[in-house]
Amino acid sequence: MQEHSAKSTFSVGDLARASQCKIETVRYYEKIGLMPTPQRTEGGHRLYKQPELKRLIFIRRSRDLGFSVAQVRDLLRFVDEPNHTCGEVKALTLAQSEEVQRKIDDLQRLHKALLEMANRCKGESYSLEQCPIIDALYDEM
Amino acid sequence: MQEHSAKSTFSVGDLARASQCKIETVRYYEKIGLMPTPQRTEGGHRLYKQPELKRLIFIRRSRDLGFSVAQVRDLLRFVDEPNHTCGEVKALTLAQSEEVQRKIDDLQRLHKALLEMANRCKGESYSLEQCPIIDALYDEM
DNA sequence: ATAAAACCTGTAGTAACTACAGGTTCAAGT
DNA sequence: ACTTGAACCTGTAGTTACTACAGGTTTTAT
Repeated sequence: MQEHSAKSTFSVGDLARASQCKIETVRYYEKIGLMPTPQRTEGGHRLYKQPELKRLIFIRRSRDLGFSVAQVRDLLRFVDEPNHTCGEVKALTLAQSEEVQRKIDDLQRLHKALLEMANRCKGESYSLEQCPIIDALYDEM
Repeated sequence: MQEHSAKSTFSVGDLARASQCKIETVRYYEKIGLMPTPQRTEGGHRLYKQPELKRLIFIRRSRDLGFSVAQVRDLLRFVDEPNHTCGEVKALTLAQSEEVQRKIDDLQRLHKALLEMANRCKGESYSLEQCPIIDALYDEM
């Protein structure tokens, strides 16, 4: 065990812990080419350094922000290749935020519909023959 | 071709058109037991009547409202079995609406984060070395 | 030295469809 | 009646983004 100094190499488990994802997911990212093929120990265990750790955290954060794996791949291309502008990244981010706004709008309509349906239900005791939710979904066509 | 009278039997294609889903999806719903195994023509084509059409539309509407297939199965149990109360259906609907609200909240936070990141980007001309979005995701750890 | 934790590969499973290949049947027009 | 093209059939495989094993090896701590 290394003392109080920051570690300079990391196992796949370290990466998983630091990025809040499963070990299998790290390997999966390697398989689909988001993560590089790492060094190995003599026994064959994966061995990472700081840059790979940062890369994995970047991937996870982007995924959490709703970017698809394909979009993360695009973002990583910006990171990996030179000659990209900040404007390109901004465009991707804005497009993403518009899509999120569309999802929000859809869900708000849905939420309204669900509440309206629920409010038409008067109580526990009604039998299903008079259930307005079932009627709304099933009969009004 | 039947005249102006409403049709009394429907092909799988008719059902797909009426419910806005693909033919394959209808067959898929049959396979997983949401739709009943229908009658067949002599040649083996699926032949449906009004109740199956209504059932399929019910399924699609429920799915569009964000119910999972498992939840739709629950709802259909209410339809298929007697002795359920309207209150049970209402509870399922309210639970669903709460989940939708949680999704909305998450997406709104996400949307805010994306816009804030995009706004920090000053323009097209900056090189990636100063891109605040990449920095935010990649470097601040 | 040993035991347990962590790791390895490879495959299969998840949700909810969708797409295809390679064939058969139906309906409309002539 | 015949032909042709649309619609249908079955069955399998692909999609997205992981997750969960099984069955074995390596590392680490005591």
